[in-house]
Amino acid sequence: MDRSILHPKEVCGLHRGNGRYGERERNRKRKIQKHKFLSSSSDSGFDVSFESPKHEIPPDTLFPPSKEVKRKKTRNTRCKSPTQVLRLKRNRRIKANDRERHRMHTLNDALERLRMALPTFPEDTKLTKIETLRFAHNYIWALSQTLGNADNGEITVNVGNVTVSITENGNMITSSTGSCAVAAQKRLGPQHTAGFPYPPQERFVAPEWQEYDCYSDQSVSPPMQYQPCYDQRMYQIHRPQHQLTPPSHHHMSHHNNMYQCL
DNA sequence: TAGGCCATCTGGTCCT
DNA sequence: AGGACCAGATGGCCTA
Repeated sequence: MDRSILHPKEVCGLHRGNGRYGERERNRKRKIQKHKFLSSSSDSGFDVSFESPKHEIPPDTLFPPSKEVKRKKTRNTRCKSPTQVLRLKRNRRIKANDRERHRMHTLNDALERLRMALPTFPEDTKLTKIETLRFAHNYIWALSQTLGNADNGEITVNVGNVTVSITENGNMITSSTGSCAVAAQKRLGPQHTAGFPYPPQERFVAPEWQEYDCYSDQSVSPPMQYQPCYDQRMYQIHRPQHQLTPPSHHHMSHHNNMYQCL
């Protein structure tokens, strides 16, 4: 079976078939076939049409070498038939796809663990990838700020409705809505009340409040100022500019599903 | 129906 | 030669 024309979900056994799929998929396959004919690649084993002897064009005709005309052959490679070359390319592509899929799953697993470590509102929908990363960054920043100002061995961090207290006697997470602690405990298991996987970080000066568009200007991002993510659920770290330590109680302007972080 | 989010494929680049 | 990583493209699903 030619994998190249399989839908990704089919390849992975994840395809949830429905009525609409058939027609769109047929169109997609037609597109792919067309694309294969028009494009070439160095590594893909799927550009069969272009590579057939009928269409073969000497590479130097299209892309004449700019610097080195003749390259020394450093390796004695065995001659391969076109069929063997195609098979080799296809196998490499399949392997590369598998690796990439596995890599993305690994990344997603890591992201999921991060998501679980963050305090969230149980009634909320799952944080998206970008939200998770942004929120984690803000959360870590908040922790680092708070740790720098810890008095009496007690640390309190407010993240929206959620208040996290770290004391010598243990950690506690509470919520003004009352259900968050339960949810956090469910997620993290009975031995935890809150997860703090990150070591205290070096303290740095809090930047002034500024708006940050997490999509349009990512170049501004690190070295890690807090980054409000402008989504329907918005996480903000809100503080007076002269005050570097978080206030001891919430600044709650809680409207339109917006969180204020500290 | 448009837009957001996501999984996957793909080709390029760098490294071992 | 092959693996890791990355970014762009593509198409499916879901929701407002």
